Amino acid sequence: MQQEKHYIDSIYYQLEQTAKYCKYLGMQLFQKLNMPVTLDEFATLDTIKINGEICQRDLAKLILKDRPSTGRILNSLEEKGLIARFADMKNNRLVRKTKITPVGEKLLEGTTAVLKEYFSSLPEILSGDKIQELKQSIIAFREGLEKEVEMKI
Amino acid sequence: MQQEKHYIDSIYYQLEQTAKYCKYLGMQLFQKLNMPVTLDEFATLDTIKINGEICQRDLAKLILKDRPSTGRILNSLEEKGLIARFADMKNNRLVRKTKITPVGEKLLEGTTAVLKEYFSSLPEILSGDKIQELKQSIIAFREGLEKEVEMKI
DNA sequence: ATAATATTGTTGCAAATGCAACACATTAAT
DNA sequence: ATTAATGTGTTGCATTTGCAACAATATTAT
Repeated sequence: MQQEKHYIDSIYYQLEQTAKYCKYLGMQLFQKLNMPVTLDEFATLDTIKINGEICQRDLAKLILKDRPSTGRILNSLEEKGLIARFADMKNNRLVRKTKITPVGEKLLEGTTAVLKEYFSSLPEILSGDKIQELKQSIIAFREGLEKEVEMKI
Repeated sequence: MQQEKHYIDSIYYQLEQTAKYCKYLGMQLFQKLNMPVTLDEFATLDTIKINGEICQRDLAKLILKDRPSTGRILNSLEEKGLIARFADMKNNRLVRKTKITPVGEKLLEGTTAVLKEYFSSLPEILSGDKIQELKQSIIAFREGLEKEVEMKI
């Protein structure tokens, strides 16, 4: 909403619409390939892999879902044997932490490889340099937004 | 998923997460100011204003919602007197077209002004030039994606 | 010491969402 | 001329989602 006359021309709306395509593309692929996890579960598993042993609420803040939804995703991942939950302390407080299992690691690697191959099979939308630049800008934009938005998670 | 090891570092996931902040920011504002329409309704009204008399399915393709959801939004906008619906022909076929009413125009202008003022009150996240560049890249990326994704609307 | 506040995770319910199926009309196929 | 296929909008339902409330515990205030 800089000099635009219309909200739908703003970067906020354009971002949302573009993200819908991304989500759609990913979910279609996960269904088509009959993946054993959903796209959300996969992203959560990836987040756990990167951030190590992490409590449920901190995870919720990373995947930007509320606590009940995060709990439900973890229930599903646990049932599938991809993560393990254990009690631990954080600031003198009892929390349920989460870590990825060997089975989970295996699935994460395999699925990541499949995704990477699929995306590289798509026609190149923007050049590698352009994509990197775009990604950096988006991350900067997001970090700016984070300061303005109260996410109440 | 170019050279990244992790999906959550990909532009696809980063776009989705950033869009969540945008949506959250907008919805919080609409609630705080007790707007007479929701953010989705506002965006739809804006789309109708720009695209003129348009049938329901074409509108659905623009706002990226399915036909039932689009119909529901239009019902609400119609009840509030912001749009009018009328029967018309398109390719020899009877369709319900939609146009914005004077009341709708007024509300659109007022709300757009409020939004613009609010967004300009935020601390500048990226410079104007950077934002323009980012927006152009996002639109280019989106147009590339559109060719790959079957949206079945 | 008691009460108020804060943190974490879960439960339950209400609202939103998506999707298949339907009704209706038009065009195309055999 | 029937049948099949396509396009449009609506209805109904099942799934998802978000949010408030709760239970349990720890910290802080009065």
